[in-house]
Amino acid sequence: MEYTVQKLAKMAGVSTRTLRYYHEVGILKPARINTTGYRIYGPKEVDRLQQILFFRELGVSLEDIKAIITSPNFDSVSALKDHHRKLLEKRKQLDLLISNVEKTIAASEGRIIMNDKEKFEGFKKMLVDENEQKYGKEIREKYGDEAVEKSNERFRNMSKSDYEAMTSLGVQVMETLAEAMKTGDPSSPLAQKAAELHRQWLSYHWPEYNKEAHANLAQMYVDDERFTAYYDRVQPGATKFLRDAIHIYTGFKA
Amino acid sequence: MEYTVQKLAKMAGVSTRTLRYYHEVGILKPARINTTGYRIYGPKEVDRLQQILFFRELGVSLEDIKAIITSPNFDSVSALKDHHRKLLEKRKQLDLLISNVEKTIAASEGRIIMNDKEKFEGFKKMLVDENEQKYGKEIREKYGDEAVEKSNERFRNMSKSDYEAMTSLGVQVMETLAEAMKTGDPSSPLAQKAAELHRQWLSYHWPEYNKEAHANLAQMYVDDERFTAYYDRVQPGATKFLRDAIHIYTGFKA
DNA sequence: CTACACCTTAACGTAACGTTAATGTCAAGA
DNA sequence: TCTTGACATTAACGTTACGTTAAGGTGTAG
Repeated sequence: MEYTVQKLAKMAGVSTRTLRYYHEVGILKPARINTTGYRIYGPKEVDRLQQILFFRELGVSLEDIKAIITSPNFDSVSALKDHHRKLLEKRKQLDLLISNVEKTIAASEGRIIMNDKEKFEGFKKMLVDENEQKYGKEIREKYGDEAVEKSNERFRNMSKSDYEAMTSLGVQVMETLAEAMKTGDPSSPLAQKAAELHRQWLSYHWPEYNKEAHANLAQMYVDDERFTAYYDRVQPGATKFLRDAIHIYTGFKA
Repeated sequence: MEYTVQKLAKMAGVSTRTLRYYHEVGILKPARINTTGYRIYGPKEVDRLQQILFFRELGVSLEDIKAIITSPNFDSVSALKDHHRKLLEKRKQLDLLISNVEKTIAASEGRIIMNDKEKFEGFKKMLVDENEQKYGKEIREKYGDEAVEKSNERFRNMSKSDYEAMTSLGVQVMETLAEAMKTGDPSSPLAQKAAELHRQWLSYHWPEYNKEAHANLAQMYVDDERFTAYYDRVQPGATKFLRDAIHIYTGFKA
């Protein structure tokens, strides 16, 4: 089979510009050029294009792809491993970025006050103390001393990355909740996602997850104005919306 | 205080070109320009530059930064949340990419044969069966029926993302091992990292981690030619190197 | 007076195409 | 045969956030 640019482009799901560009940089030359100057591609070129697109999917640069497929004995596995290392590096960077953005959002919302990296450890400890001071008594009454102790112990023993994962979840709960409220329906997929995220977040504080307790906690958020003030920052009524979503999610009502 | 381009650049850790560019696109104009055409920056510009760099650190584009800091009542928190969503999307893409690269590497090394996504579930089950068939007896003898059952059960119950995380670790063990062998020293940081990665990988197969068992397993790798063949694919002697690294890592000798 | 470090603008280069613009070609219907 | 419309071509600018020369003016210390 022979193909013109557009035929091949359509088949491969790329633009004709891409094919011309690949010709221009010499990574994929047409089998021949007809009398009127049209590019004509054959089966070999189809295969080659597929190879190119495969590596492109993996995020390899055209230059590297060229090296891979032109050199006959190029070690594609070690090239991929190199690429793999780069990707892991990139993800590390991205994770760092995400956690910084999250901290900034949290700080802007007044949930935390933070700047100095060295204060991180002290900050964690401070949060425990503050949490204990503010809500310790009520939580103690409702869930018993042991639960409070375990929660605090878990918090103190959390690694930095655990802590960041938790912060991340906290931000995501708020964001998803904000989105979900636009639907107005606590049973909507988005609202259920918010409930699910809240469950995940909770798992950092509770030794064991329990649907009924989750439902009760959601009700407590509504009853206690400090919690209400916190979640309603998303939008007035957000706390009740979250409670309803969690009640649907858990199948329990407090 | 007043600063020329280079002074400010050095202070902020950017290039002079960057400052000129920021002037050019109007995101940061100097306080004034002296008689000879030099850019002179004042304290207000210093602050503004810090703001710019802050957002830049977060990966926000200059265009968006301009919008953020020029509009007086721009909602920077919701801008950040938007950006956060984009970053999460990006990370998802990146994760997908990484797992695809890993699968490709695994396939190239002949460890798995795979192409069709729909065969994924069946493939997982197949691996359990194969594992059981090949090594079940030996493992049973050394670690008892219960351990084997638990391992298989865990494996079957693994979510797709768990499975991918495990595959990822497997690839990383091999890669780190290859790097570590260049040092020739099983106590080197890189070799110890390989041992640590191996421990993490193991945690997907063992119900509980145990240093002594880890050390024993490493010895078994050396004794059993099938395992040796697997790890020696990195380089001849890699299995022994890994064992030594693990023995140092665990503080046990088998 | 001479170095030498500093400043300026101008303009090309980067990666991988997208997007016009201006123009030539092919197949089919009137 | 003529026209129409879909297709082809090359050329060249636009994208992002600067890096990198190039060619030349300025400030100051010795």
